[in-house]
Amino acid sequence: METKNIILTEDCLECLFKTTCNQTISQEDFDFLFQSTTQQNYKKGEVILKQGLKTNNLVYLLKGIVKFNYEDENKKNLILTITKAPTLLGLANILNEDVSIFSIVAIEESRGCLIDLDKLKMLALNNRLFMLNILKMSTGMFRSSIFNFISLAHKQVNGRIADILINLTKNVYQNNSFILSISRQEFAEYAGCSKENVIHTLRNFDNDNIIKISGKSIKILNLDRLIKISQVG
Amino acid sequence: METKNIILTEDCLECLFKTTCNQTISQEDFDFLFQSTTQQNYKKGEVILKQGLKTNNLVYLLKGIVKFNYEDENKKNLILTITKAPTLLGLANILNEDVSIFSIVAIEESRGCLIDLDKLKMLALNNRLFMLNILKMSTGMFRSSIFNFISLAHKQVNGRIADILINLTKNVYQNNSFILSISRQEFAEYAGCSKENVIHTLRNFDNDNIIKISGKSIKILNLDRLIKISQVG
DNA sequence: TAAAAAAAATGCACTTTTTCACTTTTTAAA
DNA sequence: TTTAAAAAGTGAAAAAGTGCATTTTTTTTA
Repeated sequence: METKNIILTEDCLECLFKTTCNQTISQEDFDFLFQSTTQQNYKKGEVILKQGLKTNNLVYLLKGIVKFNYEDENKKNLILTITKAPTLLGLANILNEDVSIFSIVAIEESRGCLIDLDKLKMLALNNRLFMLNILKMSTGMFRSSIFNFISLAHKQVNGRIADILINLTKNVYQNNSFILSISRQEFAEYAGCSKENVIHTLRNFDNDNIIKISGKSIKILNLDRLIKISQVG
Repeated sequence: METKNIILTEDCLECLFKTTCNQTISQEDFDFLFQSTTQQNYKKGEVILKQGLKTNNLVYLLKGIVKFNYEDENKKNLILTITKAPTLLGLANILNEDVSIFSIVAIEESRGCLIDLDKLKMLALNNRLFMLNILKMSTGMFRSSIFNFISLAHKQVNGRIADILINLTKNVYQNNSFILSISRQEFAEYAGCSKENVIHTLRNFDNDNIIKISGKSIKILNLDRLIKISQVG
């Protein structure tokens, strides 16, 4: 049986190094960062980063699917986005020293690599290209979140739900058929509407042969029409 | 009469240098950046950065108020946010080489300082603290935009309009009384609802003595109730 | 400064969405 | 494996929001 360390190294060479920091970080710098990282498994529902708490690390998600969850003054949950591995979580907190403004919660069995924020910052200060890379990821994340924002803020429920289905198919599950990792209630928290509205709208899409639903299992039958619904709003 | 250059220098020492890059950029570096900047006046309605075009500069807004405007596939305009000087515009484009995803348009007589993006990048690469500062601004902007996003995506029109009024009072005009720089139609594009709904809601707030409206002139009479309306959504 | 154009306001019919009370189905636990 | 609890689903009434026609007011410009 291999030791834990060897598994870690392989994973990291495969993921963080190759995909995220590629070519901007030397092996020794990477090893420096790597020494302080620990891997962590998360069960469905487990909190990875908690809203309101100061965090000392980024989490490089190796495996799994997570939701960004904001809990408002009235304890109402709102899902900001759903995203899958591999991805770097906690970028928004990287320099603003105050607390995290939302929680990140696993909605599928996940595994993440905790990266010490202080060491990462130290490294970034000494490695311009690496820092540039992080800056790029940060602004890139901002840019992509704007479209999500536009959908939710300026479309009706049909269009919002269509957008969510498109995002799940194209980016999260990357498959026309998938088993939904969230409840109808959570879907409603994502779409910004009531759960009944989600149920009715999904049912309508099913009746119109745009999707086929059976419990948590969803199959996209007609992506083009979904895109059209998204466009008319 | 003073020369234009002297005026420029004074402005910049006052604004960009002191407020944004403070302590992270040397006088000579600043002068290097400054040599390539030009100042520009914008009339109400003039476009500062255009959606869909590649931009070669950031704009440091010295004076005025601007809207971030997104035009969708159906030519419908959506206002993402409204912000006032002094502020740095175009951060979202700083590293992602592709085109700007929204326009920035003056809604009041404004003045901006065009900063060459290549020179700024060169400078950032040679000055870690300066780059850190820009990274900080970028993530800070992202963080603050999330609350706007939450309001629009997950509240009803009452709450959204309350949020917009609160933002205008606290951050944009920084006064309980102000002359609105946007039309009811634009207000609707910001709130994500119909212009009739804006008119009715503002009228209701007026009837309830929460605000006093008279054309474009708005006075906030009861900020606490507005905050309460924002909270219940 | 008068005429034309644009913006604001109004009321109403219509559509969308929420809320609620309830039933059915699925999941978890004793 | 039965029971309890949670989630999903239903339909209808109430509330919220839109779109349109029309009038009034404000702004622009000739």
